[in-house]
Amino acid sequence: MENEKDRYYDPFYYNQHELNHSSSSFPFSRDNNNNSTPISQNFQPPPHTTFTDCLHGSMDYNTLSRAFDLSCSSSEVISSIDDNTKKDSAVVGNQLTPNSSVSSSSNEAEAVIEEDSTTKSSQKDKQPKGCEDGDEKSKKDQNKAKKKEKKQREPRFAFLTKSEIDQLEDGYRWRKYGQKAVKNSPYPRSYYRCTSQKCGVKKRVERSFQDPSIVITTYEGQHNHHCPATLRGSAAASMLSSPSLFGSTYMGSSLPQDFLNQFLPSYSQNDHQNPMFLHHLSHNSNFQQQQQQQQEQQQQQVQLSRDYGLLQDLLPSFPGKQEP
DNA sequence: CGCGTTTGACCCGCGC
DNA sequence: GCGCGGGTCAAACGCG
Repeated sequence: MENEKDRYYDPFYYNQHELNHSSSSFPFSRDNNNNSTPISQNFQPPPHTTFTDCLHGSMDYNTLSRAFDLSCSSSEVISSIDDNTKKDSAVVGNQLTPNSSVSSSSNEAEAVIEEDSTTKSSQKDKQPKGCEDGDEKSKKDQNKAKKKEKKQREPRFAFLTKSEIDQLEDGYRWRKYGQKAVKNSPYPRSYYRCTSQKCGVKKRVERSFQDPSIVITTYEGQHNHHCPATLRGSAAASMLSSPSLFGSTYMGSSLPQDFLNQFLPSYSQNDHQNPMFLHHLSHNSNFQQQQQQQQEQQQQQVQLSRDYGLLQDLLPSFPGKQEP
């Protein structure tokens, strides 16, 4: 019972072909001509992501990279949509039939959703107040001012990650500033803010009540600084080793240069000479073989596609949600 | 002591 | 206007 609208809103409208390459982790190297080529082996998934099925949805990756200037999610992409996609174009790479079902219990996967930049949620997002002096009066004045000028929300991207760990290492440092109970969910939602000064990037972390093994991480804003992980071995290692967004997602496409530059701030053209990078390239000599086995298992286990309703269930506040 | 987390209070937008 | 739910604040607390 598929119609165009359903397709627009279906973030799990995958490219089956790309899925089949999905178990690769960070899949690119770069040649002298600055072309990205898959280097799908040799990366080890982070310890908390036991499965490496990366599914490809679609989105404007430039948009994604701009708004989401971090590389570093440590899990796997199922799919992605963005607001424009929803409105104007069907999810690309959509050769997959949406009728197939996914055995979500058998895989570890992650979806990327770009949320609407002007969701119906409150517009009162403030710059971190921590930087301000706690002057009560000025606070109220500011609130009033903000009331007048409706602040536009930054684009948001939600990552669905199958993980037992809530706080997935993404290379940046976050400070938790709130936690709220989520309606109709036994799992709370946590609010984090990038600890870097003047960086207003926020993220929310919650667990799907439908599938508690899925962690929903929503990023909002754009980092205005480099990923601290580039300066810290372990985190960067985790990032770079992550199958993350760089599994099958981009395997079949020509990944824009600036995408990696922006999305993986720690990854420069010379990164293949970076000691950390090299470390990961050479870290796991058996990984290719393991990966092949994994791939075979995955291809048996994973059947693609969920409908948008599932995503809505997982993300009750997802802005595209349309109440009947 | 600095930094991060916890948690209750508060603010705000929205629907009724 | 009121209630609800999402989001944020900030004091208290914990930890290294």
